[in-house]
Amino acid sequence: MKYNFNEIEAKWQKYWAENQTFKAENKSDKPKFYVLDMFPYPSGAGLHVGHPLGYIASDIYARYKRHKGFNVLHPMGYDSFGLPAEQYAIQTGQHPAKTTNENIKTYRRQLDQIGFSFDWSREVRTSSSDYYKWTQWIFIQLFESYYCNDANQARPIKELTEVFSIEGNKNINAVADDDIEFFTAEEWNNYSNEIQQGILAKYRLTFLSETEVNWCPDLGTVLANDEIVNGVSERGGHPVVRKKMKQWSMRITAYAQRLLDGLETIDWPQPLKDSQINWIGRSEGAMVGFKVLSPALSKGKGVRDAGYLTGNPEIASVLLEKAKEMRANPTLAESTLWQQLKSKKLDIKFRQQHLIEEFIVDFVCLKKKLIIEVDGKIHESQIEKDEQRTKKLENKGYKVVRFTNEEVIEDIDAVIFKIKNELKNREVLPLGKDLGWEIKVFTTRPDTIFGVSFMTLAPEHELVSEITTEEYKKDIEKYIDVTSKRSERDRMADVKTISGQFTGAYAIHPFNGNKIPIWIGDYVLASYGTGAVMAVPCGDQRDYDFAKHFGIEILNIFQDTDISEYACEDKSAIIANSDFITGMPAKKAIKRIIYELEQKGIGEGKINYRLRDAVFSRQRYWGEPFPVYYKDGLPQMIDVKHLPIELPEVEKYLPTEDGKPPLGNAKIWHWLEKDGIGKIVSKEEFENSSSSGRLGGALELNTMPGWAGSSWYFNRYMDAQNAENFAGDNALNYWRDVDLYIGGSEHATGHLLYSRFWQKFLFDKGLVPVDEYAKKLINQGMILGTSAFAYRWEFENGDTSGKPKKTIFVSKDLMEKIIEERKAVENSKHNLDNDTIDMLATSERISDPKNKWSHFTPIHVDVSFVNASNELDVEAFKNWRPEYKNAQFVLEDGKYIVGREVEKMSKSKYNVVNPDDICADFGADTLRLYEMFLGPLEQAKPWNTAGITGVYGFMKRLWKLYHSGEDATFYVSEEEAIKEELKTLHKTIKKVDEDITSFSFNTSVSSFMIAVNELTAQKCNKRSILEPLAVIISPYAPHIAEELWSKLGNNESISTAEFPVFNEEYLIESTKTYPISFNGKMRFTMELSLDLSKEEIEKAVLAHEKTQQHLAGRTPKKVIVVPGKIVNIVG
RNA sequence: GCCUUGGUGGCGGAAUUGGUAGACGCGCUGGAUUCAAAAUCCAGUGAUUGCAAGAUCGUGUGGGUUCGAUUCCCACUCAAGGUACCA
Repeated sequence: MKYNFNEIEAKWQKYWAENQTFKAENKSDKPKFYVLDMFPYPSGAGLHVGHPLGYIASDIYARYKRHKGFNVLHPMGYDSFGLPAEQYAIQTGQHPAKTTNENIKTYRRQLDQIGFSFDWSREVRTSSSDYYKWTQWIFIQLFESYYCNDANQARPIKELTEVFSIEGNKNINAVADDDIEFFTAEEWNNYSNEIQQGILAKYRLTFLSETEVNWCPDLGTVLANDEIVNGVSERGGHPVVRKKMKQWSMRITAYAQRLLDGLETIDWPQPLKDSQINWIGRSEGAMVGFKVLSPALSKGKGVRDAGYLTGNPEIASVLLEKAKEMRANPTLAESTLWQQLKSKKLDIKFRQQHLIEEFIVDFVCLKKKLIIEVDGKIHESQIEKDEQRTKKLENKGYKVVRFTNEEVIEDIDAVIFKIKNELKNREVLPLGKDLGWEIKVFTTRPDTIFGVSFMTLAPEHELVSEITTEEYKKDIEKYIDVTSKRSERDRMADVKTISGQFTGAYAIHPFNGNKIPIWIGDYVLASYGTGAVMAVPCGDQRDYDFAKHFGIEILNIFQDTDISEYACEDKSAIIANSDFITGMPAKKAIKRIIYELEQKGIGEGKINYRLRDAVFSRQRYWGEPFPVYYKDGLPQMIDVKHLPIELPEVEKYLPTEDGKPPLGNAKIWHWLEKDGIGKIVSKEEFENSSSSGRLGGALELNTMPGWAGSSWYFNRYMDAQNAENFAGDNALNYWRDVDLYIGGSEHATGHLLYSRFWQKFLFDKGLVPVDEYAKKLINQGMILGTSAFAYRWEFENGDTSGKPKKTIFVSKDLMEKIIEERKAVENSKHNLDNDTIDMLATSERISDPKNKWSHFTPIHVDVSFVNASNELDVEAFKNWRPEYKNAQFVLEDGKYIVGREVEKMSKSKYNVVNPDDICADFGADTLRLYEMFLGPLEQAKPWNTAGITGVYGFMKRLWKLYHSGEDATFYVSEEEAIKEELKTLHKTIKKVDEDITSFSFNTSVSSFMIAVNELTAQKCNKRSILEPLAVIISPYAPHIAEELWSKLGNNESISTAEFPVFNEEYLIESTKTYPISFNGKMRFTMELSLDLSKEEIEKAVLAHEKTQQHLAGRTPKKVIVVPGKIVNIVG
């Protein structure tokens, strides 16, 4: 009987479907195992051979786990919202739902045909309202939550409003927008709803905000950072510009640290983890404020205004002397009070006789900006002076509290009580808010602060226009104009050019009071950190280059370090010339500087992340609608009981003429709710309804991005039919998480980051049992196409005949030969006569020597016209395109040979291989086996259909093993197996077991081949061998395995069979063929008993005649014997 | 630039803790079968050299450790992927 794969495969696919063989139960005595594939976007093109690679691997694993006694969940679904369906709808007017459904049908047919063991009863589609109902629900949960830093988790927003109404927000430690201002309970309670909502939006985990977004005019939508490649859209390569828009955002930044920490707990590929780490971009350092000298004064006229916190640098030295003196000779009252204040006795640092501007104050707490003055007997004249002084200090944001000597001496407790109270009630506004300008910078090297010799702001920095002096205004404007015209792309491509412009303004160094020129430069990015840097030329190469270019001073603050050529970015260098940190290594200096900054209240240790909040709005039709309507311009969540909010019908899928998203075309898109009954109505109906007790308004016009639905689908599979919950508790607690997740690495910073974020959020809310949803992840490599090329001869200038040009294709080797000959002619040009040189001079080839194809243009040829020996089916090619109809072909040996190149599989490269064809020609089992046989799962590899015959031949030999009866009918013998046969079987069991556990499926395919080759040679037809063989092969080639299994007399599916157990006994050998090597080189082998001792082996080997031959009379210096491995003779 | 992964025959790729480099398959060569082809089966196939037995070289390059290195260490180089004036 012939191996009729078509019949067998159809039969078993039908059987599995009818018997629901792979349906998983949410309850079992067996241990659970969840194998997940990244669900596909059902594109119109269908599957090509690259798509199923990961599915085959996961299917093998899932089937293997079933054999091993696990309750396996192996689901599949569709990520069915997305751009292509919408683009297609725009072009054809077809509803995206329709084309999506058709595409899904194709996908399903193709998937079924490969024989996957999916539990289709759990299928999910992100575009189905049963599913996106819960996507909307999760969105609402995010809206109703904020991130509490103290609890380090998401908490209900209700908690916030409760606290606000009792004590304002001063004690709230939550992740929020940067521009949060403090307010009291009273203020909060008096705010209008609008203001309250505005404030809450700064805390919510999803919030509406005016953000600068990547706007793609050609696609009419906003794109996420990871949807942009090299400054153009990933899809279609359209230009992208920055634009401000009101958008929903997700506060993923709240989870930055946990997303980072979580990576350590999961078994994911290192490169993938690295790109997430990179993307999150944590850097530790400090935030430092630099005060700006006011422009009017920084030109050198007059005195400095708002300056540095402590002393005015110009008179500081004089004052410091005086302060010292005063510290040494305190009055009784002063020393009494100091005893109570010093050493953080009140839990906060006070300084005595401290310089503030031109004053010396008695005591000051810099953090709270509280000054304590102790006065002697007050004279009239003093009062006026003191008042002036107080006023001035208060202008700087200080509060001055005065005590008399008597008060201090007589009742120190009362004084301390009063001070404590002052401290408690004092709220210090962030520095610089009302004190003139301050430039905040983030630096990872605060230890190099004494090396700062200039500052650079991004041209877009908000302070640029404020601080620029008259003198430099024109230059600055010109510079900004020039840089804004350069696209992001230009700026990125051109990193070598140094450009910048001085603003005319200066900042003051927070420690030494030096004047620091402020520049702007486009090497500083507005979007990272604070958009400003403190430039340390000696410690940062970019700053160094900038300083050199503009002749700015370069200070050296490293001990014994030469910085005449390059900056020193080495953290091990010892700090020098840096006041109190001189002599310290970087690590220590950083700590000290941060401490000082915090003491002075001018900076703090800070962890900065590159990760930005994720924009969540898309101006598309084919996506999840938001469960949101607007009332008085404020977004309102629709009560969850009304979900889903289904996509409305529109006439056109394009944006509206006034630039609104496609949903702006919907006629019926207003929310109307009354007495708890809600519906979507037209604008007219809404406006005509009575407004009493009415809720509602215009619905949100944006839709959710592609990653919304894919961020939680793995949880839905656990309980896909649940109508009450996104998944039931029992199911969630039973399946918990994915044990094995297989998918492409291209999702590293998109789906795989967002889904982790949502999972952590759901975990915080107690909705899922684990905060990392996939324990192990494997990236399957891409299968590349092998493109084929025909080489078209290009006519040269000399062709003046005027006749229509002929199309001539030259076979590959001939073409190469021609090129080589021409090269040879050229290279020996000096030996040629004038006529030949003239002829060559007119040829194109010479004018373009770089391009070796300049005579020939490679044309992509459909790979289906080419056979395994790279021979082109000329007739098929001629009929392919009208322009090739009359083409001529220059052949070699009567054949046209094409060139080959490995490229990404793509329609436009005509190198796509369809799995349907493979299944029809060789069968699904062969396809599965071959895809695994190609190479390691995680590696990218080219597809070459030619090799499939080897696997197909193997399948036929496997079939034959079971069909050793007359006329090749099915026959197995019940005889007992002999040792050799058992050995073959058991070493295969062992190998396959190990291979599956380590995901090296390619090597198990070879061990199957070896096993079948050996058993064929042994003429083995024994049941005791062939039955277990069918089981171990069944995860890979399930159809043939089922067929053989049933022929062996089993009534149940082979998937219920137990995986055979490896028995060491059958592999035990009594002898070993020892390689005998001389000086490490193997010369011959010798069969010896494994029972022999080292000495006996050595003796036997030395006695061998070949040994004597090789030694040629010499005595070996040393003989290394590793029993069971090798013998090496040295000498 | 940085991070990651990798470099083995004509090709895809094997090779436990360092222990016979090139498993398995493709391709190629020769043979059997056939009127012929397909299919199938058998033999050979890293390079150089030799009639042969054999010898020499050989895992990107150069060095090192070792009785012995594709495997470990150092330096370099090339390729692929990620990322980027990230302060």
